[in-house]
Amino acid sequence: MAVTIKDVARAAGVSASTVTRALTMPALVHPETRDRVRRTAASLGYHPNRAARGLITGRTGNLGLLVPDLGNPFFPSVVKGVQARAHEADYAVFLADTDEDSAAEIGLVRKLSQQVDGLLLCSPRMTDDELRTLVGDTPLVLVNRRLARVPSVIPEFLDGMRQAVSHLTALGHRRIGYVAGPRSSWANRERARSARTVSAAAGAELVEIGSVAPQFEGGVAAADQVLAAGVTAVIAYNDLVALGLLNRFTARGVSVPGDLSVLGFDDIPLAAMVHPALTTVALPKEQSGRAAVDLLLQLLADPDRSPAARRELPTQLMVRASTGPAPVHPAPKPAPAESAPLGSAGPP
Amino acid sequence: MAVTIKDVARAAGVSASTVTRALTMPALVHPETRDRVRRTAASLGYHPNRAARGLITGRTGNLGLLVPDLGNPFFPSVVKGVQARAHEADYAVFLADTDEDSAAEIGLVRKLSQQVDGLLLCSPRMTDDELRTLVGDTPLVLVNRRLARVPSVIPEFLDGMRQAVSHLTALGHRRIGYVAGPRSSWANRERARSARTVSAAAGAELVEIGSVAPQFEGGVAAADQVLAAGVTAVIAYNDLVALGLLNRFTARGVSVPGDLSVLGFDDIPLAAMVHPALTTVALPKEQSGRAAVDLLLQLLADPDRSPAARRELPTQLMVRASTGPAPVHPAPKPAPAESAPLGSAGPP
DNA sequence: ACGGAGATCGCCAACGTTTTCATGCATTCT
DNA sequence: AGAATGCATGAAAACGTTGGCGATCTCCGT
Repeated sequence: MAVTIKDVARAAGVSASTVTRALTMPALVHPETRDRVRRTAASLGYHPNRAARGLITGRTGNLGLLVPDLGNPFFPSVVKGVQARAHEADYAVFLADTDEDSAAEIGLVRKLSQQVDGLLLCSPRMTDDELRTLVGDTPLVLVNRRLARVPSVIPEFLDGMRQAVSHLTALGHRRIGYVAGPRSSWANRERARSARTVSAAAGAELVEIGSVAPQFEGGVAAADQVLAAGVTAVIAYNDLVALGLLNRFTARGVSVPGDLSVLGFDDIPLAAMVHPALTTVALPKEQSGRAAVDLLLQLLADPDRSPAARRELPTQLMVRASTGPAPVHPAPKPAPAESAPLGSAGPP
Repeated sequence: MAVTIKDVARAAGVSASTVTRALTMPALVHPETRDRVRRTAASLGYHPNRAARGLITGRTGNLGLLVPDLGNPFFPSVVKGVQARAHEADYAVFLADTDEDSAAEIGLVRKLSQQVDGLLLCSPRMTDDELRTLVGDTPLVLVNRRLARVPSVIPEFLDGMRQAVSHLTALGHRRIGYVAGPRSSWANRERARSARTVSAAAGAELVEIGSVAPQFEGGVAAADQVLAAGVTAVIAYNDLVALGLLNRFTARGVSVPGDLSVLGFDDIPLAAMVHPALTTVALPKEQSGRAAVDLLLQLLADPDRSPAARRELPTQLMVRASTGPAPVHPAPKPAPAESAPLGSAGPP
């Protein structure tokens, strides 16, 4: 059916070995025959069968990428970065969405690991121990997660949080809320820790609120607790949660940023699309994807070097419309909750 | 390194062929040995090498999925559907983002087609002719695009548009705008055509406005034309465009839905998260992904049957807060454009 | 008791490629 | 001039799996 290396060999009047060499080790064949072989290969539309090649070389030319939830706009951005860099390097990428399920995650890793040269685990939900059982099995790079002796790409959370808190304290806020994400999330623990460290240093009081799903609904659910906490500003685990807060605040008639400032994390595209536009700490999403692929490729090229290369990428506070000066009456008295026009929440 | 079929064969005291049969054609081996083989295979952690299998069977067990832009929240939803169904059927999926570039699209199809059993093209940007050159090369299913004699999965655009227009005319709107998407997009042509057909039937006047990028910025750019067109309601090519409209209307002090009703297409998750929540025609996103995989799999199982199976999936109008009764003064006189707090537009 | 059918299983070729290893030949050194 | 080197190429083995073919054995009908 498809054109094989033998077809090319016959057409060019050489052996199969020469065809291979002409295409993958050009220095080893006579320039004249090399060109001839390449021309006939091109004219016949020959592409080496990757399965056959993989069988002998042990390399598939594929990368695997696992993300917890493509529905969270953060991840498609990372995926785009991974895609772009991988295709540049002539790798194809398997994508798997684990639906926030750490058990499924492990299963998928196992299934994918035999078909790829290396894996990228983006914000994996599994525990450190589970993660450790996977390491050594397959070359592997973590994105948005740190684990000793495992290569990873992470944003500078601490600095991002510092920018956020500095921005708020400069605006006069002294009592700041942090709406926590999933307890099992490494990123959440990291952000919470940074928030404590940074706000202590800045002389601001930090109120930690709940632990919610990293989604719009989580923010909606936490909003009333935020209001009850008597803070003048709130930092959300991520942008989706911040949008949930914003939505509920609007419904309850709380003015943002008049009564309360709201700050997110991630800078997903729609952060700039809502009203008021969301002030947020931009994480290097596509860049993380690219950097992770780079790390993985150099790990594949040279397996025993740099047992745990780690890259930290800079973050950037995007000041938009959801943050403003602290109100003069520090503890706003919101109207009692009404069953407000929330809009039917979420897709069917 | 890895455990091969020979290891299992030796450990179980049988030949390699028997191992294969025990695992893939259970009926052909004695129940006792079958169980023994399966147990030893499991205990050794044996998984057949898919490359080797693919070499001989000609099947890879992989599917390819091409999308134009993962940044548009519509596509991650489709991807999720594809993922889920493919994994159920024990297929892995290659994902490629073509960045709205039809040339890259063709190249990627060519590159992927040799590594997959079949391809899913989601809203392909290429022309009909380009598309035709690809068909026959590889089993292929179109999502969100119709082409004669090519299997496809599409939403019932006409009915969706009918629901949208009926909703608006019931609210008293008689002059309705349609903000068009990319001219090269089949989905756009289809929606525009449906809009004309349906509004004519409903006795409403349709004003077609521009042709914009299918993104937030496109909506922002079209908003002022919409206001100038003197319509009381506007249907956008998709939700992102609708959100762009909404944002610019808010900035110009136009009340939605007081002065103007806005209606989108797709029902991306954030349509319900903004304020006012967006009324929109929900397309079966995940379901399209699943249906496309189903179609592709049955095409692979039985190549010569049903040369052009086609599935049309129902749509559903989601009435939220961005549509309301037509204003009594049909042509609102908006305040002149001010340099309003739009929020920095889009990601860096 | 014999032939044949059916069940069960092993042998071996094949898939398309890469990679040693060996070969032929021209060139250069002593 | 003979040997040693280098280059360019071909032959063949190997990668892990599957599937056709045939061998063996059991069982049944006649």
